[in-house]
Amino acid sequence: MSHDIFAHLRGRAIAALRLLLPELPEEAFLRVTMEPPREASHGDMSTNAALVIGKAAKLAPPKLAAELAAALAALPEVEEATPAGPGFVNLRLREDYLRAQLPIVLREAEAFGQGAAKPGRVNVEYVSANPTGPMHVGHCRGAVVGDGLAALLAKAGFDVTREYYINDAGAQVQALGWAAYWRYLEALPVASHGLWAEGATPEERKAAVEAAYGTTLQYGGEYLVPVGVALAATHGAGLVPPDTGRLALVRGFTVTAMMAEIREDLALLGVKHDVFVSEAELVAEGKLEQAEALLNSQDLIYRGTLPPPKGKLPEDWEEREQTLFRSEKFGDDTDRPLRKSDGTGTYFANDIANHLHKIERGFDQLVHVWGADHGGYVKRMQAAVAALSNRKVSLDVVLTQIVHVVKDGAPVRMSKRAGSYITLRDLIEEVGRDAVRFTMLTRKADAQMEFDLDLVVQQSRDNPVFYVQYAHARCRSVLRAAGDPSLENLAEAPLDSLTDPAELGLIRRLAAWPRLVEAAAIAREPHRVAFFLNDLASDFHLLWNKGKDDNTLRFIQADAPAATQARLALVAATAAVVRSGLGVMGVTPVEEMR
RNA sequence: GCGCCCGUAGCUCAAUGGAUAGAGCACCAGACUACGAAUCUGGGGGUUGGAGGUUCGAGUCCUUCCGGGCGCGCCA
Repeated sequence: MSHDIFAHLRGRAIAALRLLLPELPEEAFLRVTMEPPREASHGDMSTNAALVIGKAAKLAPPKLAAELAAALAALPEVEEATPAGPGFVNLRLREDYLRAQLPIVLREAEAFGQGAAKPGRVNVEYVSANPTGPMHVGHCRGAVVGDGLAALLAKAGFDVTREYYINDAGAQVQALGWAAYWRYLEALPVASHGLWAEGATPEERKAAVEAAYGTTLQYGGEYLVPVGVALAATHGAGLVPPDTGRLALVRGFTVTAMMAEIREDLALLGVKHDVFVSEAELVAEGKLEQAEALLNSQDLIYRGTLPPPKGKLPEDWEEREQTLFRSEKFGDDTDRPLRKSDGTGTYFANDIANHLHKIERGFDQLVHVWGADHGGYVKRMQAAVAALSNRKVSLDVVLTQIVHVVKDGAPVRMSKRAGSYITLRDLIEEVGRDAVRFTMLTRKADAQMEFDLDLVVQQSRDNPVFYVQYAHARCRSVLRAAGDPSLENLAEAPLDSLTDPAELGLIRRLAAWPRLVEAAAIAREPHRVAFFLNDLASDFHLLWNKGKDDNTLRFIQADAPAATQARLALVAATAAVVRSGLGVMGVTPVEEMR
């Protein structure tokens, strides 16, 4: 694991407090933090220790802060420790200690920031788009956030499994099957089914299928045409007329084809999953009944009726008896139906089966990335996971808000009906995978975001993708000019010459990376990585520009080889941390800008 | 009607319960015979939607009101 200077000095502070207050119980130290102060003039880091344990220790915080400061000032890492404000202790680190972080970064390179292995296993489920068509922009954000979050958790030291739940059961897939069957019929010679006359219009053909089989065709997507053609090529007219078995075959074939497309889309986006779990397979295996039995054994299931929604009643409301799960006992607002009034399972029930499947495979923490329209679904699922795992397994849900795509200052409509549906492929083609991924991570997931197609390809300060890539390219440019020294050699370089505030500031930023990984992972906020990289790039560009004003700050000094080595070490470490961060985001660092 | 999410500078957005709420854009004023100025420096801009509360300390937690988004049995 990487050295985290904040965690390290927090440990030092707690050790000092134990000496000062030997009778204090361990729990008293839990709330002690060591973090960078907002105000840079307060020093490199600051601890609230005297404030949070003053009460337990029966000591006035300012007095305790003074004692702690005296103890910390004696540490080899610390230049100065001063009590401040209501009871903070501010630390200024010794420059030697800061500079000593560079060899650590250089030896670990892209692995720098890796957290210590954490106990337990985490399952991150994301995308889980219905296999009813190609991925669109809405799915894309969830995919990128989920993939970034999974990478972030792994970086922080968690054992992560990335999972995709294929919603291949239920009414939508039924409808998909019919639509594919329609396209199949169209791919056959008319004589093989005789549903319409030769030369019938698309509308007439669609109406003929609906009339002949008493169905409503919801999916009319052009993307199903090749599926129909493939079915016709394989089976000829052998699937006419439709029956239960033939439709199941068509459905299976279509879902497989759609999943192949989705996998291609995911590959284009660079989004990876370790496991694909099929809802239909879970149902077929009887996982639903198993989950139901488990809940029933705890008396969490009953037959009953739900109260009607408050306010205006739906037109067709009538009271029906259903199989209900007592989710209210686990903090939900009401109990929830497991089975519809006709006895078939609800989506919720299938999803309970899905979660039982996860729990059985030994995961301790479940994380989901869902669209914001599933917000109302979170509590009941958490209730179900608590019930199934005897409250041992946690479920966190990260909700991603809508993405508004903007081009030339005007919103781009994404409605399927309007026909101007933006697929993920369109988007990647337009701006590139890296820009898509980076941009999708520059906002908190639960904030709506605007995706400006013009901005993300713009080469300027306003575009964080470019700005960060440019910093890396500049690093590489310097290192190339210096003959690409090895990281091993640079890690041995004497660093005493790094004394400029901009140089030390950059080192401080690099050293903060492990702490950022840890904090962002716990908060499930991968966007923090993007903000960190933007700040890091800013620190580097600043230093670069200082070298323009002051020649002695340029990285390569022809007459000072030792200073040059030190600066190259700094530049190489910067490049390594940028790569480490971009690695979490799944963005490729570039060697040069074009 | 009920539930969930959100409300921070003119705009887009940050801020594990920490000290004087920060960046970028826009606006104004500056810096290159380049290790790529596609960058950088400085400046003005705020009652964190309103009001209470908890806390040594609140943009952050609780209550309530206002405003926006999403959802609300037999869709997934």
